[in-house]
Amino acid sequence: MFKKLLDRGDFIGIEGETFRTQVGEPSVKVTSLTVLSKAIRPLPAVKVDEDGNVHDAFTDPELRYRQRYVDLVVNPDVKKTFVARSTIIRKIREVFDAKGWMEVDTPVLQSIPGGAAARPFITHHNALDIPLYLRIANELYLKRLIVGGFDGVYEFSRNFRNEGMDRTHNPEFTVMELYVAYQDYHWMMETTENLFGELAQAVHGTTEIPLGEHTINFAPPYARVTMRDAILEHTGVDIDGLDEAGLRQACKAQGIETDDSMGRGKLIDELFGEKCEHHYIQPTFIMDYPTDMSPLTKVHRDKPGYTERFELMINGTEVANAYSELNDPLDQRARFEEQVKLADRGDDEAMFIDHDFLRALEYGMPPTSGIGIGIDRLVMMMTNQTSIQEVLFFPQMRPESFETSAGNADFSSLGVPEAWAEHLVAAGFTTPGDVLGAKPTQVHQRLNGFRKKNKLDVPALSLEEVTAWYSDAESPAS
RNA sequence: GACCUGGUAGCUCAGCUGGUUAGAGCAUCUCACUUUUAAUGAGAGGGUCCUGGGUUCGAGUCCCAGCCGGGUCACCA
Repeated sequence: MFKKLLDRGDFIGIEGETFRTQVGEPSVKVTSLTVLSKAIRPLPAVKVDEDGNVHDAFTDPELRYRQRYVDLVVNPDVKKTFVARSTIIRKIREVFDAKGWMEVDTPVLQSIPGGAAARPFITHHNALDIPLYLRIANELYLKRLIVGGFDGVYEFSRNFRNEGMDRTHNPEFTVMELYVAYQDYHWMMETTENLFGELAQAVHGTTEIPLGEHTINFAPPYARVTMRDAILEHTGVDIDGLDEAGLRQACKAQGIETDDSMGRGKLIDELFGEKCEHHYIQPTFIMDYPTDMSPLTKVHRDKPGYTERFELMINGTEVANAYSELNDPLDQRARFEEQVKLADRGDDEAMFIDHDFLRALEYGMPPTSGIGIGIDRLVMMMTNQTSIQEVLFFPQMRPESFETSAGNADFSSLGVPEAWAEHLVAAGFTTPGDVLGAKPTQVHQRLNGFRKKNKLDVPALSLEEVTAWYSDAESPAS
């Protein structure tokens, strides 16, 4: 009897005594039942049998991402992924707060999009009448706070980059940046591997985590490989002692396309990106990047031409990027000027000069190590996902187009009785066109079914009545 | 941006070399049954075959263009 009035997706409230049925199923002897809310759209009917096989799964990626609410209701594993994401973020805060580092907020709207090399989203501030950029990174602001005397600051930063989208890139994404004074990148490597070990434990209770066909071992310590050794191992090219022309030659020999705007650093980066990166499945620190690829990084203490920088590679993807921060204002100014030269040469990713940031450094910044961790990618690694869309609730999609819905009055043009007009939208007919687009029998059945379920106090419709709407529609339309 | 691939019922999918009225399972509705662990039986309803052109006696199927996904690449240190 209730079954006739209730649908999948309805919310109900019940009162009654709990008991067990003869077969032992916990049950409630219901004495009163209230419909709390009514579903007027059917949920996909996903079923799981006793062997764990899923039948009629809701799997179309487009529908899943556009209607994540349905995905979450119907696919329990999806929910688990997002719970894991939350666990990871909470655990990072826990670990950092325990060390006395402070969570901070810095501007999302910036007049100079600094701290990384990427194409920004541009917007405009009316009152100041200036262009503003959505941040591509928050690095330079956190360093200003180190100048200001905080010894450890971190921020979960939503960054925006106006570039391509693919399995590992979404236009907005989250990076956790941490800066700690009086430390260097060796210390940061230890801090990172220890953190990741703890995160794996927090999510899975173990440090061995499946990822596609591999098992990733997050237990510290991680391998440390210099960029020179990585390239030497996978291409046989020794970048030490090769000048720009030599590197260009080496790239060509490896089948890598180059152009004249590429400087030495860019060429080395191409060699690594094309030939080496994908080999690093287990967590590996790639260390010591060439100076001209790393304009914000301190020069290496005993390797000229290199910087104290590392990236953490997992499953062939960059997950974190860290430095001994460049705190020499004169060197920093010179590096920015190099970037300007690259820009003049045609490199559209070269950094802008941030004069205020230079001024801050001139007041004195202690030696500091900083790291940026790609939270979305980290969550992918820890939840066995290969697409960033699976770890973002609402990944960016091209917008859907909806037909604009009509007011109730519009239905009267069809000759729909006034008492019925208000119910048509609720029954799923948003425009007169929706009604006319359906067959009279279909409309008749759906509306009367809707009336019965919701116990509407309006007269039932006859098929003749509904059919008449169609002929009425023809005369005013012509 | 380039190439590959897909879009058929609420969901998951068939649909051959172009051929009558486009099918199945689940979901929905009706009736029967009173049997819990996806799936009791019988019956019914439900389709802009993504959109628009074209070829053809005839298009879900072939061609062109477009829209929206997915994949690969480019781009993204």
